[in-house]
Amino acid sequence: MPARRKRADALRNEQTLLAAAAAVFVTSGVDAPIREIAARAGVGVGTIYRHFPTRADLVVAVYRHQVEACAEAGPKLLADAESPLAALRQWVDLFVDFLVTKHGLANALQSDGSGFDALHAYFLDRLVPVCAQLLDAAVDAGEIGPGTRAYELMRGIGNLCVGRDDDPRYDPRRLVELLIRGLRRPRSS
Amino acid sequence: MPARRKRADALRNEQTLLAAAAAVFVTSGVDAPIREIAARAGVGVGTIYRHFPTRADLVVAVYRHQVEACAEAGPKLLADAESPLAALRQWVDLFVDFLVTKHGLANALQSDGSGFDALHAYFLDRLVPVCAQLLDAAVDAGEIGPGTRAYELMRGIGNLCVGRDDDPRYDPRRLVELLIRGLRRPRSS
DNA sequence: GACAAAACGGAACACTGCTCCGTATATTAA
DNA sequence: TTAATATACGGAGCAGTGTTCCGTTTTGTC
Repeated sequence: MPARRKRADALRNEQTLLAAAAAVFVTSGVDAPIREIAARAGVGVGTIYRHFPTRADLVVAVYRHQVEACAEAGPKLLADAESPLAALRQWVDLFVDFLVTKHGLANALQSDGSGFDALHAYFLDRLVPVCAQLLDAAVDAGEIGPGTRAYELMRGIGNLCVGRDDDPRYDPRRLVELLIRGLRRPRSS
Repeated sequence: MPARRKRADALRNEQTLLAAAAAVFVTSGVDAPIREIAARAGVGVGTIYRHFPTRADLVVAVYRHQVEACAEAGPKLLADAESPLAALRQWVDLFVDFLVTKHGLANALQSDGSGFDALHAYFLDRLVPVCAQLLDAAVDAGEIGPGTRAYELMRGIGNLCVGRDDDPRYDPRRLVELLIRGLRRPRSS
């Protein structure tokens, strides 16, 4: 049982860091140098690593509430929408929104590199079950064919959102829409 | 008018470098350290930079002939296959083959910052017209709906192939297949 | 063989991520 | 209040990148 509670300056710094990281992420993307975030927060790099051992931990902390909102929207949409497929569409739209507005996040999500495993794991643990529920409902309703798994679909969507976001020739949403259409059960035999 | 022709050792080194780079790319991906390629070729890093000022130049040179093969296969498939859509499928399959076997190349295809612009441009110049031809033929044959552009489709496919290739839960081909299915013209109005 | 142009090699610089430990501070007990 | 101790902090320092620069070596020509 921990008798001592967390020190006040540690708590303060954690908040400062989250704010600084959020600010830097919108400016320079989630790949911004750690030193830049440290400077912005007015702390040493050691402090960042103590609070958030990996970069992914920091990213997760910054975006946790938004991921949570996305996860909670799933069942809600399923209850409210016209059909399971409609709910799935709307949910995917939310997910894409989230990915493209945080620039670089989609890249980080697919990165197989050294330190993003935690981010990967967190997203998946939290969102894959939600996506699976929507998918299953649509299958049960006969709107889409079986065989596609939530993990794969989500990673596919994430991948489609990767890349520079200022290219008018490439709109991730159009391709995601194509992917969803490809999910539909064939009309004729 | 350049009186002198290129020196013999320079030509020799260029070939050595291309071979070394090709070998290293399949081992460590296109992001392999320059020093590793230099060591493999038995030259200094300066020599690499002299022959290929940017990493993209090197990558382009190494994969040029494979891209060429893919480009040439387009019209051939269109002539031989049962239908334009079938040809498109087969061509996309070839394209995916190319992307996944050279792991990391898909990353290069979408990479924004580092300097893959040359590779990007080459890919696009060479392959987009081929893809467009197949796409148009399938539209004309009434097999798929209009509105999808070759550039966007190719980038989408490239993005879907991004990521670690040893994960049984994620098979790029399944998702690409979904994407192609999404292209199809709806059967019933 | 002598000479200049071309090419080479790799040390050196700049910029990353990340660790480590001496110093400073907050909390608690006396 | 003061002393003791756990906790947290800062940033120098290490390791691994890409890239440049220039003294040295090789090549081609006369």
